[in-house]
Amino acid sequence: MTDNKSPQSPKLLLDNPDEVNRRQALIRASARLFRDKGYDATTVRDIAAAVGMRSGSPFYHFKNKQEILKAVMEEGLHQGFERTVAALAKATTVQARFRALVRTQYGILHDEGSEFIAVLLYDWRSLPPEYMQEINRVKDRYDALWQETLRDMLQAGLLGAHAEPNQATESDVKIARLMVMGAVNFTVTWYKQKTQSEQMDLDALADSTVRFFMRS
Amino acid sequence: MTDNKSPQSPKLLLDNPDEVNRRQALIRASARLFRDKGYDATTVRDIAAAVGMRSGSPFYHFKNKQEILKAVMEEGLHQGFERTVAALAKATTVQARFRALVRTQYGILHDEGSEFIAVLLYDWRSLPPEYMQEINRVKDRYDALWQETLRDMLQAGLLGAHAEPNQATESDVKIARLMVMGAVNFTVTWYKQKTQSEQMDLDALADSTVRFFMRS
DNA sequence: GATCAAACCAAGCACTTGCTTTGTATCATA
DNA sequence: TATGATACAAAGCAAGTGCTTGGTTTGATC
Repeated sequence: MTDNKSPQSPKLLLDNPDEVNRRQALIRASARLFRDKGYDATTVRDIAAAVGMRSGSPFYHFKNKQEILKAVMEEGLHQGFERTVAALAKATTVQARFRALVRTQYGILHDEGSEFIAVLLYDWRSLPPEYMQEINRVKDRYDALWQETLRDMLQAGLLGAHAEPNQATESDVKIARLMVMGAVNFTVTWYKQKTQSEQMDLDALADSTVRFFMRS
Repeated sequence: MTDNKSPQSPKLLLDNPDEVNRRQALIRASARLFRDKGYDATTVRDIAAAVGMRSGSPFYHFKNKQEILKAVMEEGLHQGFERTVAALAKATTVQARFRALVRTQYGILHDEGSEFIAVLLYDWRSLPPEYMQEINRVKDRYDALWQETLRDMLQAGLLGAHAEPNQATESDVKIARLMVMGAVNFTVTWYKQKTQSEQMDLDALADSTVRFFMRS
């Protein structure tokens, strides 16, 4: 007996009852565990137990543990990309698009059940190089979304300390993107949301961030 | 035979020959290994081999592996604190002090043989809460160094998009600190220095960063 | 020259890890 | 009713993990 848990009935209790796809359940549970404890500190037994499986069963859905990590990251990048595109579509002015980028990214990082990107930021060292290439290909498209808006911001003299318009080189845009995304992404290390008022707090954080970076 | 390495001569080859203190050698080697592979992915055997020991010997200097991690972080915070204080002492104007903060932090993060703070940023989840408290106490003093200068910057209207002087609340200062330090610290995830021209590149990076955040 | 502490080695223990293999219940389809 | 695919459980293996224990070397001290 390796798993010290009595054989259970085939009825499974899931957070989301209509989540018939067990593979997706494994990805979601893994994302939360990876975010809380880290990839290496999370065992396959932890993952299996989180969705009511035994320790060997996840390997039916994934060929190894690293593919779970890769799947978590891909899921996060795809979700993040679509959420960002959707948010940008609703924004008309450059300022609104910048605010949409920041607010959406905070949601992606800190929303309940959206721990995928945080895992990407924390545990990218655990991903083997072959997988890293695939991830980077998707990540580049993601970064391009920011790059466009930030270029417009810089050229309009709306971002940071750079006041005079039309002087931003492509290198300036890249630095600006790395700085802003760095500041935003780094919140995963210190921002903790209180139980209920989540939406409010992320809104306030986004406001503070925009107010710091953007000229009005 | 657990360690598959033939018994060697007592002569030890160290990077730094005058490093008689073997405990310090363990901390330095661990810092590099932790930074490259992560705390969990680094075995005690890796650490021991890096300084020419066998797998059990590090436990003469540290009671367990987590205390090595804690020692690495403490070493980094103390070194970082003193380097920052020294750099601030040489700067007269507020602008110079801001540049000193940024440039020194880049050195602390990316200099050869200075991987301690990067470990702190990467692997803080692996540190047990009791140890975390001690670390945070030192980290607070570290943050206070930034807080002071950034407050002066905000009040003078020199930082970010906030142009009008004398309107910065303490909450504004805190947000500003978290944003700037976030942007700077996040470089550990993407900045890779090329072999020789290290000093130049970090200088250039610091210049770009200061230019982005500070009004001239 | 005996004593003693510091610093390590040699060997291994107890346990955990990712992963494999075999069997089986369920269900759709022929 | 037979059959194949799906989605697991059960059990365990081989490799590795942090850590311990008892002994050994070395250099300083009396």
